[in-house]
Parts: sequence; C-alpha cells; structure tokens
Amino acid sequence: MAHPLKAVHLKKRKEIRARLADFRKAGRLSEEDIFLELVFCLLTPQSRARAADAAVTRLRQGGRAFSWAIEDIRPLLVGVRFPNNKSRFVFLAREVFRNPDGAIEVKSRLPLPEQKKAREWLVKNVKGLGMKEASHFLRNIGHGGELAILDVHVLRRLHRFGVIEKFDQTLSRKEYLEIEEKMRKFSGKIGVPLEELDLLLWSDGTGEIFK
DNA sequence: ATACAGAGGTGTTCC
DNA sequence: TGGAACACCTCTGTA
Repeated sequence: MAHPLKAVHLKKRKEIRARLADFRKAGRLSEEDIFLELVFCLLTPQSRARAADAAVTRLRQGGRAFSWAIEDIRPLLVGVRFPNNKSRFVFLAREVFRNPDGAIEVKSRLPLPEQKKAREWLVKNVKGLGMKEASHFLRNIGHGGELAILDVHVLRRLHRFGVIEKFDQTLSRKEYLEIEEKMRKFSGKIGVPLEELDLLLWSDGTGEIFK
C-alpha cells in the first residue's frame, strides 16, 4: 500500500514540480544573480527568508553587488541575524569567486555536474556555508536533484515518519550524510523523487511558500 | 509592560 | 580527529 505521504505528494505534485522547474531555469541566470543567490543562502540561517531577501535587494542596488566595501555591507543587513558575521561571510565569498581580471564567476568554479563534490567544495571554500545551505544554494541554481536540504522542518518530518530516530538542531557533517542517505532510501521506497520529497516535507511542515 | 526563549546554522574552541 | 559546548546578535512571539 502507498505511503500516506504519497497521497499528499499527488495533491501537491504540480506545484512542487513548477517550483523545481523555476530552480532549473537558474541555468540562465547572470553571474550576479547566481552570486546573490549564494548571498541569500549565507544570510538565511536563523533568519527570516523575507529579511534575507530584502537584504539581497539592497545589495543589488545600483549594480554594486560586486563592489561593496566590507564596512558598507554591514548596514545593508539590518533585519538578518548575526549581521557582523554574515557581512564578513558575504565579503569573503565574493573574493573567493573573483578572477584575476576582477570579474566574479561562481558556477564555472564549482566541480559540477557532480553535485556532492560541488557541495564539498562550497563547504570547504565558502566560510559561512555549511552542508544545509550549500545544498540549498545548489538546488536554487538548478543542481540539487541529488541533495537533501536538511533544515529543521524537514528533519522534524523525517523524525515523525520514522525515517530517523532522533533529530538535533545541529548536525555534524557525518550525521548529515547519514540522514541524507536514509532520506534517499525513503524517497525510493515511497516513490517520490528526493528533490520533490524535500519540498514536500518542507511545505508539509510549514504550509509555506518554498524558497 | 518587560522579560525571555527561540528562530529555515555555522564557526571556533576545547578536549 | 571528531564531537560537544558555546558564541554569534537581532527580531518576534508569548507569557
């Protein structure tokens, strides 16, 4: 018999797939858009998506996304949590992706199309980006099909459905990979693709718009 | 009203 | 070497 989630999936599948199609269109985004998507993922932890989004809009102003001085970034982050740390992360991230000629190139620096490798690269090279947000970023630029985005809502649902025994607010890298594997198996078992399952559990947990 | 926990994690420190 | 404890700092909901 079908898993209860499967029924929810059938109901929401259209909406979920439309959202994923949006993410895949990111392949046609400009370098600035992609970089700002990365910034969004740096700002999001422990903050409201809306606040992070508003800060990104400010950073975009006047085409200055690539030229803000570090001290000018801080005041643009009002509303996001830990702005001191995060303004530093945003600045550092930009310099990681700066070419010798001064241009910013994000995608071409990632070891794609291997998504897990790309994620490792991001976690290692972009300070402030952990497993969860690196996965989030890759999905948002259309390369997250094999990755789970294990935020607190998804973890709570996985726990509820018995996929994991316990859930902690913070996961070690090892635990993250283990849970991701369990979720992958669960996804196969109930016949819902991993990336759709991720959005499904997210929306199931929050009843909210996907981001 | 004022206080206080908790919020769509991650880095650092310490052992 | 890896994991537990703590810092980061501000806004919001709740009592």
